Amino acid sequence: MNEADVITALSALAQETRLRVLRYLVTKGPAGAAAGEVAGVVEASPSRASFHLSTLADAGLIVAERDARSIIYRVDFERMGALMGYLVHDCCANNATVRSCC
Amino acid sequence: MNEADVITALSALAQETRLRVLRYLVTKGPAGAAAGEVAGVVEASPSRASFHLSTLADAGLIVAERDARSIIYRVDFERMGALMGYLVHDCCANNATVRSCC
DNA sequence: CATTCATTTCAATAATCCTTGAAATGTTAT
DNA sequence: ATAACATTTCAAGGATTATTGAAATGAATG
Repeated sequence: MNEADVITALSALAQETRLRVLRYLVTKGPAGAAAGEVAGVVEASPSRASFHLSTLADAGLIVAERDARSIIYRVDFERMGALMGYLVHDCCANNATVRSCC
Repeated sequence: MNEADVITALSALAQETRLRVLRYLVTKGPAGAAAGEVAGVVEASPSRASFHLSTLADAGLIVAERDARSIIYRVDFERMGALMGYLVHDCCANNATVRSCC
């Protein structure tokens, strides 16, 4: 994960609707949730939800898979971990205070 | 640290110049660095550096203190840790894969 | 106290991002 | 085939963010 990837991932997370989408998908674990379900939970129109889901997917934080008529999104926890790893190790140089928080 | 604070902090980090500023200030530890020094390192004009330093300071990730003619900025590692804590614990619900990365 | 130095503030422009609603795509069922 | 469903794509507009250079602030020095 290089600097550009990190900035893309942080930009993806730095938005209210998307942060809520991610939090909801985290609760759904590996099973994930369909776009329409996510849209309902975060109270966004289909196109708005799709826009934000695509942004998160482009950042690699979530992954899409078609299942019949629905498209299921689930969190890529490895990627999320890689982002945390960059922030703690590279960006914060393993600072003890930062590390103690996670 | 509430959701709004987290989004402000993530927005602050999600920008190339600011991420570099933060990384540089991390290397300087508690001593910090003057605005002009930071500007030189990240190759930004004084006003541009000031803009980005203010954005990081508004987000609480760095702290400013005047020292004679200079203004010294240093990382608030507690705050940085609080952000990581939110992402790992609240946002990712302590997911093991995510935790293992930091 | 006038000057220089370090930095910020301001206004204008450019660039990027978000929302909206309509149209298009792909899928299942009748 | 046709209709209904789930979702995406697209174009337009509005909102936010970044950059620039000039002017203003605050502090030290001759």
